[in-house]
Amino acid sequence: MTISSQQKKSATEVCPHNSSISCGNCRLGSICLPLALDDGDIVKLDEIVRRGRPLQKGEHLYRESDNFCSVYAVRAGAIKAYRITGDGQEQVTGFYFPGEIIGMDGIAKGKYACSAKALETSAVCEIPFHKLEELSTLVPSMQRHFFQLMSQEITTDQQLITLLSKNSAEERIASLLISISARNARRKLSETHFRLPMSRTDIGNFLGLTVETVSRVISRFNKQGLISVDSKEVVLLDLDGLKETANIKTAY
Amino acid sequence: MTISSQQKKSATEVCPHNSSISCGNCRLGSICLPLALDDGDIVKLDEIVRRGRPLQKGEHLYRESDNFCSVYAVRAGAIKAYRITGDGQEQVTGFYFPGEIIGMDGIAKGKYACSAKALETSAVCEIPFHKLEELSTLVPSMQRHFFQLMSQEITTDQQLITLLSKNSAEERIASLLISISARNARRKLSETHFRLPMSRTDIGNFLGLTVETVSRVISRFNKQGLISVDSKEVVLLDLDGLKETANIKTAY
DNA sequence: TATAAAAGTTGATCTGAATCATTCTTTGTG
DNA sequence: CACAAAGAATGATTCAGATCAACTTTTATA
Repeated sequence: MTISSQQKKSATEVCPHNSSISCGNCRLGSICLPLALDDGDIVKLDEIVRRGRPLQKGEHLYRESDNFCSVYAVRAGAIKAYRITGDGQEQVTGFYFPGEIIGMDGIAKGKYACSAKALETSAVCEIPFHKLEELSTLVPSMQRHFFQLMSQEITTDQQLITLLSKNSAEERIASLLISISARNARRKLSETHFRLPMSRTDIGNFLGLTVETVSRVISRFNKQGLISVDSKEVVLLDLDGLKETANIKTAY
Repeated sequence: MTISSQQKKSATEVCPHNSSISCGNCRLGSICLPLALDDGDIVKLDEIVRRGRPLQKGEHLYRESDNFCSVYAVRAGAIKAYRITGDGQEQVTGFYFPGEIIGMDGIAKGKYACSAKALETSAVCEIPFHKLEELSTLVPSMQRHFFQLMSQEITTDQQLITLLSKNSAEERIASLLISISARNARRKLSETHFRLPMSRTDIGNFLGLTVETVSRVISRFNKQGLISVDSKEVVLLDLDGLKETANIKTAY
């Protein structure tokens, strides 16, 4: 038996309507690329989107310095982006959830600047970039939307810069929890009950903290009644208190 | 006398060929927007670029939450981008030198996410975004180049994230010096002798350090013979040693 | 050119998070 | 199911950089 029952279950969850997936009927349409398009243009988008097989946990979508060909929309699961620093350490640069676009860092140099790895069984829609460029010249709203997506990534990164530069360990971790909560809400999922797809090490790595600090702060939040944690399952018991602890303008 | 002789001098330096500036004859053409265009298309770009009066030191180009209309190419001087955090602190998100584009963070929400302020007498070329969008649908190489510029900003931000997350005060400051040096080289200026247009406070703010730490590290580099500092004038005496101290893959 | 204000330097002390060390828990595999 | 390996929690100690404080230099303005 090479595929466990758990993996089988995940695979079916990942492709719920395998025979008839399209951007037009995707339940993420309202937050993903089709957001900007009218029905006719969604058909054009559908023609260029490729829906590959699911990625197993730990599998790479692409690696740093691979030739850049496509950007990807996460359809299910969670992807982490990371790069290897000069002295061989890993730096997590982002976590990507369904409806979010990954890979735009590759456009500048024609090579991906980060690696992208599945944190759990995931599915992505591949959007070949040269096709997206063509479509963008034909459909101004598509061009506009893609400019906006890239700009959004810039502001998200700048918020992370601020977080790393100015905020304490507690503020950083509270901010991350609020961010995940807000992104769940956007997908019409619970903003208080969710599973963290990434390890404590990944969290620390993303937030510029050690695992030990992450662990300690999460334990403290737990004791203070801000959250309730059971391994990777989290319940945000006091979202307002958490926002106060985060002490930031907006959840990034 | 409201305009000092020094300011007069700066103003003429800033607009050396005031009567006939165009993207076609701009000496920054090889690193700025025209980079992507052939002669015919440069004329089209020229038609949409607006060259305003110079900005005095301390003047704002735009402010956080102003309506987004344009991106700007720095033509002379230096601009800093910053945002105000939830608790009223300033966070410097970038320094922009001639040939670099600022303001792309405003595209996502239709409002600038940062403020932009002149660090010294500066000149910028205003590129109204809706015109740039039109031109991009007509000239695919323009669209491509602008996608690349935004992608470049994303990777630059991610390098800063890594720097803030993983590197010591010495490594951060060495990296900034190397970055400025490399950007000078791109503009055919000295990569070893230059003037820092920003204050020590701005440097610290950008790098997630206090002024005191910046001052101490710069003094230390000076004592070690890596650099020679006289107030804002810097000479990189040992660029290789500095790169070793920076301990990063590439100068960002 | 005088003078106040802003910017920068340097030292002493403190502290939040890193590091080191150990134990406990979860997860995946034969 | 058992057992190894990876992940997570917690305590003790250390340290890089923050904070606080005093002083010097530079810059701007009258």
